[in-house]
Amino acid sequence: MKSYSEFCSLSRALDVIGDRWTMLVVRELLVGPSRYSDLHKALPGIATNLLASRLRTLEEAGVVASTDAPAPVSARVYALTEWGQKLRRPLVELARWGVPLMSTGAGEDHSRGRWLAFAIMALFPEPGATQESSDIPAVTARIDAEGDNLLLVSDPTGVHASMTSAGEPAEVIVKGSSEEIFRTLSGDRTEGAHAHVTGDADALRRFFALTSSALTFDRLVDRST
Amino acid sequence: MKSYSEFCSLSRALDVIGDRWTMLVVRELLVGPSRYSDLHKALPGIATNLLASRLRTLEEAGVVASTDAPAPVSARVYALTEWGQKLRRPLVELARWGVPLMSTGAGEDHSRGRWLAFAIMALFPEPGATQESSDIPAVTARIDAEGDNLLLVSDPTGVHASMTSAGEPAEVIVKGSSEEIFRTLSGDRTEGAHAHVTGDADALRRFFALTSSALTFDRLVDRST
DNA sequence: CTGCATCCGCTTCGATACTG
DNA sequence: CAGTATCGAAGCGGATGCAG
Repeated sequence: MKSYSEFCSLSRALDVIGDRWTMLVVRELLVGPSRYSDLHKALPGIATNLLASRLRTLEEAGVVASTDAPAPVSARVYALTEWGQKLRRPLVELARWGVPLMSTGAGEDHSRGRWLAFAIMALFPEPGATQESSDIPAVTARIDAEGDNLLLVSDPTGVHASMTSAGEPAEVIVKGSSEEIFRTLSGDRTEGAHAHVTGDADALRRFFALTSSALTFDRLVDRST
Repeated sequence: MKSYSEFCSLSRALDVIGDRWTMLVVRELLVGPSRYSDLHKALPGIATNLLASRLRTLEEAGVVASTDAPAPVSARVYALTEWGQKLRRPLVELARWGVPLMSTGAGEDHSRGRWLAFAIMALFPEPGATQESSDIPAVTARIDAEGDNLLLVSDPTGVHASMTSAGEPAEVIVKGSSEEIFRTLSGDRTEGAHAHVTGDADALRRFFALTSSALTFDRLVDRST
């Protein structure tokens, strides 16, 4: 992208990550280091030359670093640098702003279970963001969506989600499509199919107290206001 | 821009504001409502048809609203909607991430005094972000740069900056180029010209305590780390 | 003068094909 | 698996025109 050539930190940030696809590449790497082919599968519609170009540019800028994995696997692994990791906050804030746009449902859009990890960061405060003694209940939940498995862990300081393995034990198991799970997590009480949620009574009580709290964060505002 | 067509709130946010120039248009409107020609002057290099197109798209999306000003002035005024105002946090976080990119100085880049308002939001915590009894001193400063006048107001809960008029009284007066003022505000102690700062001894002490605190927020990290 | 629309050369994107 | 090469389509940048 052509530089904006402005002495402004927002412009200069956009000079680095403002290109089409670039922030979504960073989103994928925020979930964890990935190989080229993993990134390509996780970004439906990106042209392969564009992905290569974006990774090269991000690496030159110091946002991404790639390493050749040891002998047996023989693959190049891309990961965020320390500076790149700091993009978590801005991107999560952008995602939080975009939460009202999710209310129209998935429609014909692509869907990935791993994207729910990002949705969870947007729906709830992140660990450390809240002071002690907030009303966030402590609970663990495994989320199974579109073939991906996520582990959600909450405590009074916030909520965290990360990729996990299929059999990971948790107090609550949540299964369904991304759309159903998002509707459940966001505490949506309107019509529409919800995820299938299992667990013992006390764990379920804490889990649904958590989902109800998503609405209290002034995020699901009507865009028309 | 072509939609990413992903069921992800970050993708959907970028479908709305991810186009080239769009976030910079929002940046200008975050400083305050503007007319078309003001926006065009504040965004050096934007093609006039692109600005018109971006404003139209933002209005259709519900981010911007335009109103015809009353009879005498006869001008269309563009302003952010309530939803659009909520972009302040994400864009300031992006600008904060980009602060290390400012250390190379202005060079040949365009410079505007009003952009310093955004830089100040990025350099310091915003009002309400910090708990009481932080070490932020209370001080008011008028910043005169590139023909723009800003009023900086700090108290223990954070720092705020907004456009103001040329003669606005303040405890401290800061004059210089954007680059010099940014260097002064960010507490940069390396070589380079600084802004010209005037005020009484106690006000100056509090002002420089403020600028020193900018360094403590883990923002001016070396990108190579 | 403000607020755009139109035209045109150039760059970037998207899709497919191909290679080490 | 991890990209590069190619080419038509779309978008951008700059200049200009023009209506209210």
